[in-house]
Amino acid sequence: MERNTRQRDAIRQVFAETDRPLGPQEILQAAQAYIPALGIATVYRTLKAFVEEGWLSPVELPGEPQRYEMAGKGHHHHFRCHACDRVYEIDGCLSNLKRLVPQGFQIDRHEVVLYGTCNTCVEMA
Amino acid sequence: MERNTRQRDAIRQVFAETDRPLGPQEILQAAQAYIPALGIATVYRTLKAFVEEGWLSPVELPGEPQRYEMAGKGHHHHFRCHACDRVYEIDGCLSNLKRLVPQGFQIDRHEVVLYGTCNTCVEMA
DNA sequence: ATAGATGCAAAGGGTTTGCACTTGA
DNA sequence: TCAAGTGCAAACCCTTTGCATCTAT
Repeated sequence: MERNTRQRDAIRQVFAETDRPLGPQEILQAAQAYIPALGIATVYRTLKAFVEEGWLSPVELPGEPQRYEMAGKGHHHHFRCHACDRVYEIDGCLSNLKRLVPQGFQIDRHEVVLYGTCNTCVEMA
Repeated sequence: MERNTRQRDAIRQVFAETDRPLGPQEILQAAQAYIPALGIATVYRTLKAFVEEGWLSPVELPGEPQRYEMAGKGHHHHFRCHACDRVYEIDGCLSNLKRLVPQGFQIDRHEVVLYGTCNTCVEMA
């Protein structure tokens, strides 16, 4: 990434306004508030560039399109609400992961995804 | 699922021979040893039917096509070796998941995926 | 006989790419 | 100026679906 364009500013702005992982379509819709003619291809290209630049981190949930969040948040996991489809960040982690793996296995990293209903959707039910 | 066809027998046979989660393409290739003309659409339809029937369970790993394993194994998670790409089953689970989520969130289920090097690949390194 | 299952090919949905036009430096 | 960036549309990949044919019961 070398130039500062209105499109990239708009996408940065969307992440600055929203504190949860976003997918390409969500980003497109939010950023079109600033740049109505913004195209989905630009969103994909910009996301890839931001990840390479280290400003965004990919968030991969099983069986779903990739999402992105601002990098540098430290170790955390995610909660997905299956009522509103939003993904929330969950601070904290589980300690005794190592005891799960068999002898001789080495763990580099882990992912934990919690599924359920978020507080907003619980209240509406 | 109501009929027993050669195609379905072949797919069942593939799972009986292999003790790790398999994806549609892996299943197609392995089952074509028995039914060369087997089509990918039949694989997808049969997998879906086996899941509904309760004979298979889907295994979703972040950022990868869905895999399937034989059902009835009890609660467990998965370990993915990034040297050989195999996925292993990990028995046991983590307690205290509930303490991670904020007030008012309800957890229905969770996924844990461990990434690292399996014992076979550790020895080869 | 006949409804369920199959195979092919076409259609979908999400992501990537080619190319001419636009724009930031 | 002029290469990086953009928008559109076509291309891709994986998965699903329509439909004529086949087959297990």
